[in-house]
Amino acid sequence: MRRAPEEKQRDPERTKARILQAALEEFAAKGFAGARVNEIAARAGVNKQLISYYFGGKEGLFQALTTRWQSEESAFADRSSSLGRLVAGYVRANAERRDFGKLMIWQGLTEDTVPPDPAFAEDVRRDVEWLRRRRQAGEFPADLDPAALLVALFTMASAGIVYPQLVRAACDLDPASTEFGEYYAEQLEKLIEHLAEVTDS
Amino acid sequence: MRRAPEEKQRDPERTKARILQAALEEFAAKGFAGARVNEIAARAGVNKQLISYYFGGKEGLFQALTTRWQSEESAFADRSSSLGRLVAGYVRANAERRDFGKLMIWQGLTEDTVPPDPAFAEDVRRDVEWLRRRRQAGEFPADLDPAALLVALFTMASAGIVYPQLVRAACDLDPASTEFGEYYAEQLEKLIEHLAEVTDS
DNA sequence: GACTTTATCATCCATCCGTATGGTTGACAG
DNA sequence: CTGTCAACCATACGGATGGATGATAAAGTC
Repeated sequence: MRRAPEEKQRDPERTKARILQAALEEFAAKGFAGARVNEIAARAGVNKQLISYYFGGKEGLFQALTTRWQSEESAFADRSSSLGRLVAGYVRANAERRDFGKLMIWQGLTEDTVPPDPAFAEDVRRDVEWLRRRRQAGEFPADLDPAALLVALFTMASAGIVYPQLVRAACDLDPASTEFGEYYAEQLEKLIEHLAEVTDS
Repeated sequence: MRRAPEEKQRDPERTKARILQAALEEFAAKGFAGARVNEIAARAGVNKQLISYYFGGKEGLFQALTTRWQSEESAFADRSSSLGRLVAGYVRANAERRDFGKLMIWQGLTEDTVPPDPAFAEDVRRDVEWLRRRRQAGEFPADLDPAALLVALFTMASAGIVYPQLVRAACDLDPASTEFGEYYAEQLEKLIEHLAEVTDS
C-alpha cells in the first residue's frame, strides 16, 4: 500500500498501548480500587469509552495489564553471574520499572480474588532449584534453605517500593531515584558476597 | 449499687475499640479506597452512624487508626540481644499482627497524601545509630552501611505480607501461618549470624 | 458510495459516604 | 422514682462519584 505508517489519526494498536501505559501508572499509584477510569482515559489522551470498547471495562483492563506484565517480566533475571549480581539486578529492575513492582505488591496485598498462577509457581520452583545448585557451589552456607533465601532476597530487593518512608528516613534519599537504586544494589551485592565468604571456611 | 462494672451494655470505649479493630481488619484487607464503611460497621456489630459519631467519618477513622498504631507499634522492638534476634523479632511481629504490617505497606504504596512523620523519622535515625554501634561491635562487616542494612533487614522481615504468592510458591507454606513465621524467623536469624562470622576474620 | 472500524458525547445507573430523622434504652443524679 | 442525657439503632435520603452504555459521527476500506 501507499499508506505511510508514520502518521495516522486512527491507530487502534497505538491507542491500546497508550491506554495500557496510562493504566499501569494509575493502577500502580492507587491500586485497583483507588484507580479511576476517568483518570486513565485522561492520562492516555483518549475517550473514556474506549476502555470499555477495547478491554471490556476496568476489570478487563486490569487483567490485560497483568497478563502483559507476566509475559514481559518473565525474562528479567539473568542467571549468568553470581548470586550477588542477580540480586543487584532485581534491585535495578525494581528501580527502573517501579510501576510493575508496585502492581505486583498491590496484587499480593489484595489477594483474595487472585487465583494462584501456575506459570509463576513454576518459575519460582525453577529459581529455588537454581539457588540450591548455587549453595552446592558454595555461594551461601549450607544451613540456609534455598526457598527461604529466595524469598528474603527477592523481598529485600523491593525495599524502595515497599517502604519508601523508611528509605527516606534511613538513607535520606528518594527511593525512586537512580542514586538510591545504585547505592542499594551495591550494598546488597556486598552483603551477599559476604555470605559466600563465610561458606568457604 | 448491685451493678457489677464487669458487664455493661453501654460502653463507649469498648464500642470505639470494636470499631477500630474492625476498621483495622477492613483497611488492611482492602486498603483505604477499597474499604467500605458499611462493612466496618457490620464487622464491629455496630450501627454505621457511630463511625461518624465517634470518628467523623471514614477519613477520621483511618487517621485515628494510624495514630493508635504509631503509639502501639513504637515499642515492639527490643534491642537487648543480637542483631539476628532483632530481625527474628521483626518477623514474628509481622506474623502476629499482619494487619498492622499491611496497613503500613498500604500507606507506603499510596504515599502522595501521607505527610512524613517526624516521630517515625526520629525512631529510624535512632535505629541506624544503634546499628552503627553493632557494626563497631563486629556484628556485621564494616563495608556495609547501617542505613542500607536497616532497610534491607526490615524489608525482608515483611516477606510474608509483601509477597504471599512468592512464599506459597517457594516454601509451600501459608504466609500467615505460625509455621512459616517460625521457619522464616529462624532462617533470617541464621543468615544474619553468618554476617557476624565473616566479620571476625 | 456502502460498510466496517474507530472514536466521541451525553447520559444512565449503581454504589457509597455522609447525614437527617426519629426513635429506644441504659446510666446516673437528685 | 424520675427526669435527663449520653449511647446506641433502624431506615432512608441526598449528593456526589464513577463505571458502563447507546446513539452517533468521523475515518478508513473496498
